[in-house]
Amino acid sequence: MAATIRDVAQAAQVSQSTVSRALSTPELVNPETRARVVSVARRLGYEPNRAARGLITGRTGNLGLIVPDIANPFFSAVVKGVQGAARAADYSVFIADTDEESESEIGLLRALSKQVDGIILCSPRAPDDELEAVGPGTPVALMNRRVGDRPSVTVDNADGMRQAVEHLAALGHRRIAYVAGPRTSWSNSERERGLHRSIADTGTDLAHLGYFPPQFDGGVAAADLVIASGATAVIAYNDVVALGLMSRLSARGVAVPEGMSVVGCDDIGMSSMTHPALTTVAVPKHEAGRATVGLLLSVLAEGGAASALHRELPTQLIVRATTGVARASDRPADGHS
Amino acid sequence: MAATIRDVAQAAQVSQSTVSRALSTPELVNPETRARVVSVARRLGYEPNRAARGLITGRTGNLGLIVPDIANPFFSAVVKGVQGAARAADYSVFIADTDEESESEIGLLRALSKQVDGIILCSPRAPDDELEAVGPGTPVALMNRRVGDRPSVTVDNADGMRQAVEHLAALGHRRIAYVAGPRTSWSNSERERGLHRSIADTGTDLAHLGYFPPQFDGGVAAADLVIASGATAVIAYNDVVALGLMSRLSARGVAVPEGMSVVGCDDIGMSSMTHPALTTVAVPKHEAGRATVGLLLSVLAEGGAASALHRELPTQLIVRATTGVARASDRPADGHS
DNA sequence: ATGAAAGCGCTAACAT
DNA sequence: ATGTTAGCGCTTTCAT
Repeated sequence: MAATIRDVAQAAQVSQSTVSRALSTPELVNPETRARVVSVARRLGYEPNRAARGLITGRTGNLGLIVPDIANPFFSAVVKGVQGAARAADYSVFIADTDEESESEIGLLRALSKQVDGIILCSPRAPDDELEAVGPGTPVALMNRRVGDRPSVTVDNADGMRQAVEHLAALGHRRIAYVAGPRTSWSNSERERGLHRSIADTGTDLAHLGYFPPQFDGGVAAADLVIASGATAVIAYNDVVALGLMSRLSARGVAVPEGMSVVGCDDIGMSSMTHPALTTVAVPKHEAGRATVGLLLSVLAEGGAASALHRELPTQLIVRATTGVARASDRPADGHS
Repeated sequence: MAATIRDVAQAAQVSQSTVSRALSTPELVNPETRARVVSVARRLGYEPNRAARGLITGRTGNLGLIVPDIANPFFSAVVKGVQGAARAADYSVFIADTDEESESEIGLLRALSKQVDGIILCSPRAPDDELEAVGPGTPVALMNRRVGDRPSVTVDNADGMRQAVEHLAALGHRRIAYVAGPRTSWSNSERERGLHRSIADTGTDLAHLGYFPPQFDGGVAAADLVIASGATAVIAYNDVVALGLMSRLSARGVAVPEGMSVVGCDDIGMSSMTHPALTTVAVPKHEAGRATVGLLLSVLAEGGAASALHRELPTQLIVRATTGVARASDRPADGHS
């Protein structure tokens, strides 16, 4: 068995209370005693049992994180951000993957709630009312979704779409297609909202192609509709869909960006590694993870009375090689490699 | 506050022990009493406090998982497997990311050890002796590395290389380059071992190009050496490096597979989405994660006296579009699209 | 500045 | 079949 506080107390010839104090509230204990206790503790390899501590303090030092799919590069980047920020604040994180099943979300939430101080629910798919119904037991912070006035961190999806549309309009595109993601996705609704507004503002035309699974195959399936739509540029719900799109476009003999400009969303790592590299609306994934941890911790600290319960992070269009001026025939020959 | 076992006991007019039994060992309690207790428990939304339970049973119901980089698609796939298997066995999982710093590994291990029943250390970078020195406090299972007789799950990297080399040899390649990963990577050593043997067996020639960071940029940096090596085919430490390789190859005007065949390792999701799709030695990532959980749980169950302490999973070459017959000039014209 | 004692929520003997 | 008691490892009054 590992050393307990009693072992340390005996070896250091003091009471358990003194050991506890020496380690948690050093200023309350005589420097000499403290030094002795600390040295004994380290000699014995003593590490306080956080579960036992949590039992009495009511704080576990753990955070829960629920994501739809850890293997999705978008979420794994978020997880990384959450993990880092949590560790910096001396919290451990429990992770749970719902496998994209919205029904698991609430169940996992309840299961986790007892062993953590707070929970981050990332891009939840469950309907608003279920999310709101979750009891007040454990503080919950939402990321990538806004429901009622639950604390949440989101990104400015609408503005990202604005940047994308203005970029395309500036390149001379007059008709832009959008390959939508899941209907139940909050991000998707936000993107559509921004899209409609920017389309109106720029006087361009939108071809909304319907809802596709947010996977590579979704993009493959959408590509033919994109071509048929008469659009010269397309914005995809996310980068993976954009990749699928480009795959099928290439199979159909449509060159990118000469025959079609393509814009993705999220800026997952792979986007810059493809050929041609993908123009995309970058979402600050690490930052969002970190910010959500920060928000959650502030809620914990203030006992729920936090000042800023919502935070919205900016998105940023990254122009790479998949967007070019409209209509290949109008373009001057490209002089450099 | 959430309901405790006492609240349930009072409301159901029984003792705490009965509540505890009704929930954990139902067969020891009168069916009627049990029914009453269960119904009260659910009415009150009672969920047992696992930390308190763990304090007395010595089992926390938690597993720890330490990985070098969650955002790396290889590891996030492993995490997914671990997560799924753990949940199926009613375990929760703590996750910790070392950010590729080998020094953090031991520290995290110790920090986690108190709150979990067992720990999975994935692709640890720390030297053998440090890994062996870790105390007997908490069972540790290694994945993707073998150290002494610590329980471990590995994949047959050497055989994967054999498959790759034989494939390339069959395509007529006589000189094959290898872009190595980190020197401290166990997988890399295993791959080199398999490589040397297969190279000898097939009578081909190896150009070992040195050690590169296992990132996209590592591949980019290696590409020029590959070209200069006179090899007609190259095997990369992993898929991401292979992608970097292809990027630079293309910039240098070398077509894949016509001018150079490329083989990656791991089969991360992106490999099948690129153009051309990458030939790669697939590693069963989910399966490996699941197997490690299984191994760890069996160690826990048998109190350390598990029978099979090592498990090696097969690798599988997946031939896609980046490998072709040697020398473009020798090839017959390709008749179909 | 330190110790003694109580108790967090739960389970496991030990009664009955 | 159920209740009583003790105690897991720790922190926190309350004394001293």
